[in-house]
Amino acid sequence: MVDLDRRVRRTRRILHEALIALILEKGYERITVQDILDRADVGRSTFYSHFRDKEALLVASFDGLRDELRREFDAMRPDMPAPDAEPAIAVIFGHAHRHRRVYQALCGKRGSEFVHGHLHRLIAAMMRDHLEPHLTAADSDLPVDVVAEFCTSAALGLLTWWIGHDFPYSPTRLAEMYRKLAAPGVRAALGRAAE
Amino acid sequence: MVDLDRRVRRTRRILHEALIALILEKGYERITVQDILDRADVGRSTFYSHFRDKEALLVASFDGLRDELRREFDAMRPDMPAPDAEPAIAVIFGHAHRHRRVYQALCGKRGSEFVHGHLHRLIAAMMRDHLEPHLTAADSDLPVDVVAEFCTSAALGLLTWWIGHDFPYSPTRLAEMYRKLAAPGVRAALGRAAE
DNA sequence: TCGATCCCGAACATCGTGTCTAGTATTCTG
DNA sequence: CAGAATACTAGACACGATGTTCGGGATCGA
Repeated sequence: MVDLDRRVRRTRRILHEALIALILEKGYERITVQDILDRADVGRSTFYSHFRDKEALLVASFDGLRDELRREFDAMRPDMPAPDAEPAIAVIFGHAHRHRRVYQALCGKRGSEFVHGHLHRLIAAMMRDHLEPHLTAADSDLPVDVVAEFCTSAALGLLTWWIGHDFPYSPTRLAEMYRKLAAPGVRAALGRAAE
Repeated sequence: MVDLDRRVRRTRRILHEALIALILEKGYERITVQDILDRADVGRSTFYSHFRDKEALLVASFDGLRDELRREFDAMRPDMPAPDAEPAIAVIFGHAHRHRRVYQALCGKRGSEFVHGHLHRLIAAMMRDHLEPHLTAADSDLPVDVVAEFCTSAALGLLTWWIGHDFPYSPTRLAEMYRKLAAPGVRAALGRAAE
């Protein structure tokens, strides 16, 4: 599976591109396998020899992005002092901006609930790990899960809004707005006065 | 349409109940019309004489809840002084708690993206209308849309998390947590120091 | 009891899915 | 270059779900 034939890689790439294009045109739900086949000019049996179904293709498309995002997280992980996880969120916004087209397809309004869910879980887990030590240290009365869910939903909400409105601000500006809105609440949850 | 036959009302009610039960069991997407028919013990043609398709039934189920929620909003609208819209969010949480089962089906993990979207739009519009005067008065550097989206996503995120975890806190406690997390940021956006 | 309205069951055409088979093109290897 | 291995193609197929239609039976109001 590692040393794939060049043809295989080409076919898969063509299928991914067809999927992205079609999602942008008519939304994931309304796409049929036949649509993908026609667009990619690939035979039916070829498709099913690569992917179990439409969703498997989506997952594969998403996996690439997700792994790249994870690597960017890990590269930054060691030094994230702020209690609000703004740097991490900034990474996501930057990543989304660099892959505008794909994000627009996968995470936009026409994307699938599946991708939203996975991205949500990914960020939420990261957020929880990050917040946990801070909150226990400060002996907060707010449960970690609630704070993490709050920050995650807010960040992802901004992200999808941003995507849906065609990226009206720069990634750093959006991250700054996120920080302005989220940080005071998180600090308050830590029991400290706002700086 | 207003003066419906008793039988008609009964049939529709049975269909709604079957839908809710089935969503809780296997999730909206995986339900087939035949499933609903079997569960409700209703004929195929009867179903299609009432609803265009599966989604129309879902919409009808959601509409009732939505109207009720809107009325509760309007009843409270006149006096909402706080810049954060915490009272309105508390109304939602209370409403969800009173209709646990239905919310669990429609807004939970097994619900449909459709309902999420509509609820999101509903809250976002409310939030925007509420925030607009405050933000322009304070001459904030944050756009209304961004702040509204932030608050809406955070509130809905907490809501679905809460539903998905079987309502671990009281509605008022959850609303209080929301306020603690959201209010400082909104106040900061208004340029005032946190109190 | 009559007529209107609603509901039922069954049949039907249509569409999308996923499988399979036989055959063609490309690449790798000796 | 010959032959094997590996991708891909085209088409047919069974299956399941959708939404429509129709004749007949049940239930209600007058």
